[in-house]
Amino acid sequence: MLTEVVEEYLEAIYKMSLNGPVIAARLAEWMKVSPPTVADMLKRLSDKGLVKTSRRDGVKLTKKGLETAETMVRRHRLWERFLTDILGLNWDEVHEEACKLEHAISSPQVEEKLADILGHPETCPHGHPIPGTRGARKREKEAKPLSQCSVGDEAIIERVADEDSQLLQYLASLGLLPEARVAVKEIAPFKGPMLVNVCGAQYALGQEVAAKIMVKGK
Amino acid sequence: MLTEVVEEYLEAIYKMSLNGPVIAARLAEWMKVSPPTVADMLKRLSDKGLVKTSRRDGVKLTKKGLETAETMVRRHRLWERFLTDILGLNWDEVHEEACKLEHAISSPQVEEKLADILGHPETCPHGHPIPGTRGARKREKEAKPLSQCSVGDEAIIERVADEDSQLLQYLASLGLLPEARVAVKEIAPFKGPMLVNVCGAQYALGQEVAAKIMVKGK
DNA sequence: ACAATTAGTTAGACGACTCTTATTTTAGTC
DNA sequence: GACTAAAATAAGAGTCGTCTAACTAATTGT
Repeated sequence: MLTEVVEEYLEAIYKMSLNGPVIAARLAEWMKVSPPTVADMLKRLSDKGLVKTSRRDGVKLTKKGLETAETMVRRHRLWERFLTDILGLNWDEVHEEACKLEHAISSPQVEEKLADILGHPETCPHGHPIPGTRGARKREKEAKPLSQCSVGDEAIIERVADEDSQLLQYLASLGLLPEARVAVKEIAPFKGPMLVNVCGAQYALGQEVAAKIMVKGK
Repeated sequence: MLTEVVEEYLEAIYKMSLNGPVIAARLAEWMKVSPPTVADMLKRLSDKGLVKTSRRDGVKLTKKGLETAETMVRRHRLWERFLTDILGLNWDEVHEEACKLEHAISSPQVEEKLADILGHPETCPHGHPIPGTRGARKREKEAKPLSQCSVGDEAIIERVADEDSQLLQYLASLGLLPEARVAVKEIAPFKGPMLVNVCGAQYALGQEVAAKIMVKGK
């Protein structure tokens, strides 16, 4: 049996590896722990056959590690849907809650029942694909950050970073939700803000924010 | 912030104290840990102001401890209802699951939303009152075990022990569910089985089993 | 090529929770 | 009052997950 903390690390490695190789120092930042703590944990994860670490490739999930990680991500996102769609929480309140709930499912049967009542959704409320639905991996990798678009580009919001409650409130207030169509009107020089059009209104978005909005090319 | 283990101990103490004074040795059995482990934990619980222990009265929850315990029990039973009523699990499958879920609720708000969608039930699927609904404490204390009934007694099943999955399956197969009316027809001597009538059928129940069925006098 | 940043490692520690084994109290019984 | 059974305590240890401080190795920019 795996501990919750182990599951959290696997999930982190999984998510980080969608953006290139995972190194211990980054993992320490992500998990908000010190480097030696990560080193200890990687040792334990290795011993359990959940990851392989090498100087060259960094941290890689083994098949077993990947399976666990995907299960956790799936459960996390299913719970997020439950919290918004059924309990009626706001999309900025559900991430934290789901972080705990994801570890409290004991069997694939319960997970499936949950998916059943939710109607087998393909994404979480923030637009992230739910592993286990077709094309989840592919969608996860295809989108690009809005910050990388050029003036004149039009795009559809695919998903947004789900961890920062304040950011989510802000995005919702501007209508920057998954499926919304955005058009880049102007980009101020020197990494300045980006003027975008959404739902007929125009807003200036900082690079920071734009980097957290993933879009699919129009 | 309290750990899950601390919450589990408080819950155990709460439930045990409904049947008289709680002593460390019993608590160790209930929690399936060794006596020194319990002693350590009681020390920690005392330090946190959650319990008071004395030679004379055993372990008592403080106001703060009681509040926490009731919250946990309430969440546990709400999740059980969710698991049966909404996810469609069987009543023998939900206790374990709810044991984990109860610790994964971060705020009274989420708890309330859950109660809302469940229609503010008064009991869990096994008939145990949900703290926070009126008269919960009273109902919890009023019922008596079926094993203490006499020949000729008629009674309504109030609740059944919820921890043993096999027992629950067995009870369900006989129709021994909360709200069912039972009549004691015969009690074999020397602590022998009890012949009871339920839904027109007659069954012999061992003392062990009868002790786990709580009834309200007709 | 070398200084400077970044990454990783070693060593020692601590809190939470658990164990076993052994001993001491306490309570109950004859 | 003495003896036994049950309960509690003491002592010592181990795992998991975390820390800080100090040190070494690897990269990288100029």
